[in-house]
Amino acid sequence: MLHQETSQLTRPTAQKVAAIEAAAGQPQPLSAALSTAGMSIRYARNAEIYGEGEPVDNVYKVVSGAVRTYKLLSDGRRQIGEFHIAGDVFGLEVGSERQFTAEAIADAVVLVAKRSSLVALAVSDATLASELWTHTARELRRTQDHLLVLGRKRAQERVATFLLDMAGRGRSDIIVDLPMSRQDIADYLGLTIETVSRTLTRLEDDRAIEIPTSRRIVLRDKRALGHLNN
Amino acid sequence: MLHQETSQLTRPTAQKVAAIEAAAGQPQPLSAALSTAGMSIRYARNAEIYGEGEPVDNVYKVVSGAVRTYKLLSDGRRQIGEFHIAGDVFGLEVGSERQFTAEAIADAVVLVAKRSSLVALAVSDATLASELWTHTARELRRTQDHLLVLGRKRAQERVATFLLDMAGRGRSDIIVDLPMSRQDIADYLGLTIETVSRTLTRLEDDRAIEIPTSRRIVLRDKRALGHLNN
DNA sequence: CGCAGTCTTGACTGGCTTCAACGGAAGTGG
DNA sequence: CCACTTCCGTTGAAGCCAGTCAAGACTGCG
Repeated sequence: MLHQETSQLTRPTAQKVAAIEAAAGQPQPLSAALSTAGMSIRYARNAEIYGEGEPVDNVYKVVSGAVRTYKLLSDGRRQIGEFHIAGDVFGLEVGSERQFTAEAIADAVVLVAKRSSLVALAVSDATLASELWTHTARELRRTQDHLLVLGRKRAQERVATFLLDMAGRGRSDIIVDLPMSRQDIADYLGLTIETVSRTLTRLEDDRAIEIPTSRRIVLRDKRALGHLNN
Repeated sequence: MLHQETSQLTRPTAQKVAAIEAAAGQPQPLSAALSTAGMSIRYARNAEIYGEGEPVDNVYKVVSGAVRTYKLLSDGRRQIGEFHIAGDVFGLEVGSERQFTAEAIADAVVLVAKRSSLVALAVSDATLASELWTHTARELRRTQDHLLVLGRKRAQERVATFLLDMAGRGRSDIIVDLPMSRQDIADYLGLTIETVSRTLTRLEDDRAIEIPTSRRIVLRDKRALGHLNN
């Protein structure tokens, strides 16, 4: 794995902050705290943001670009736990050690705040405290849903679930622009790159999707996909 | 699925409460709150404790017996998310709807408390508040570890991981007494019952474990299992 | 003792992986 | 701006791990 870490620190401008909050729908204590207390850092594609086993210092929010978190087995098999896109908070952990490695998928700008600052703020701000818990709970829910995907779904169902999920997170719910490679998708879905590719082709042949470019998927028949999604 | 729900309500005796706290190692706010505020309920084997989609009212703690939580696909495929044994708190969710169904694996006694009571207590008890968050975070970590198992490990590795995990939770770290059936293990590990059975036989043939009875596994060579665990 | 549920084992199948080759897009340097 | 290189994605062929189907053994309970 290649870690070409070129980072560049800047104070977030008021303009940026406003844009972020607009993107989040409404100003929230956690987002607000990150925007106020945080620095903005830029990571190059494939740069490591933090590594598994490292101490947990910071909490992050994606401003632009995308981030993957993953675990490795000793022989190199990789399981991606989550993809984080613009607006997502990630790296919020309760323990002292990182459970995942986080890397930028594409060039990414993230806001960074010290976890200790957030926790300190939470003492006097009950809303923030509850939001920290809620964020962890939401992450748990997503992970639990993913368990079902990895444990019991077939390749087609996994890909369909993935596409519908991505559609629900992007700006359009029909056109999905994928920031990640086929290999990333494979490692997220517990498949191989070949199976992901073949499955997408198959879904296109079945008129469920269109693939104008490899990184863009148009959901042509969401009902069919939803049926696969169970 | 059979739901023979025979439940019996009783006030927890001081004796019981003390025993539970002793089992937990040390008195903790969450446990204490459950013990104080909670009722004790008995569920028969296979009885449903709560169902997916139901409103979240209660939080539970296993006194004796064991509990499984799971999701179903429309065609009956089942993914077990977690097994809960004596001392475990379960059913603590942040949202309004249950994400899993919970059932007693064997006859089980659980303490029950209203979530609203706990949350109310947490307002004035910062330790409890932090413990609620920590509990969710710990559950998240276990689920993330399980993701790697389901996404990237082979049958042998899955079973080895499972056995080592169970050994770490029981009273003996060598003798594992399984409260659950092979089918439950299969649905937890994303395998079939036949594969679980065959894999256990294989591990016994390889002198890594012994199977004196089908529900008791003796870990004979933890290093070998650990190697499979990666 | 008989029955039902659970577990094991065998034979075969199949879905996904592995191995391999190729085509195309994107980035780089001359 | 084009040739070169590298990365990425697709497709094909073959193999294998786990699933499916089936039968039988074991266990506990009425």
